[in-house]
Amino acid sequence: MTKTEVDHLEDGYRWRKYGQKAVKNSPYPRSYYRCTTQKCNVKKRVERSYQDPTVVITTYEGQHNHPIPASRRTGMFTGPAASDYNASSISPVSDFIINNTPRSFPHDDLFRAPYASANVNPNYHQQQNQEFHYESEFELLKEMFPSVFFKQEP
DNA sequence: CGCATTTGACCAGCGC
DNA sequence: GCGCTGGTCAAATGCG
Repeated sequence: MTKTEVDHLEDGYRWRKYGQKAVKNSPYPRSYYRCTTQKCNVKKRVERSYQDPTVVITTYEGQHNHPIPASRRTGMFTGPAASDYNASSISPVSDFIINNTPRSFPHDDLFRAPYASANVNPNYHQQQNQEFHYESEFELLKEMFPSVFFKQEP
């Protein structure tokens, strides 16, 4: 879950939109993107929260098996930031997200905001919900910024 | 000209 | 079988 007003948020990868559908729960359409990098067919789904238009829900499917294409935006994770942090540190990621997100982006919203605020699916139990949220957030970050969590040997 | 986006059509799964 | 819903295709269009 990301609090942003822009539909196309820059996460370092290049995406090609291949579809858009209106979903029943939300008045906003849902967009379907694929990673344009050959080799990697990661898909993502971007959907806006049904009552809070400043929140978009991004769902990743698959994982990138290639580094972030550095051509599009320079200076994102260049330099020592990518490989000098160990896997337990989330500071470069959170710093990046906070510094690159328009408007206010409270830390709590990203890492502790319960999915219950978007309770489209009441079937989730609360405890399961929180665990799922935390792990999926971590997985999401790992997929978004693999160079932060994995040292990539040449 | 090359690439990305748009957008309706098409398809598969599911419930009735 | 039919209609609804979510996901994908692909031709047309747009844009740098």
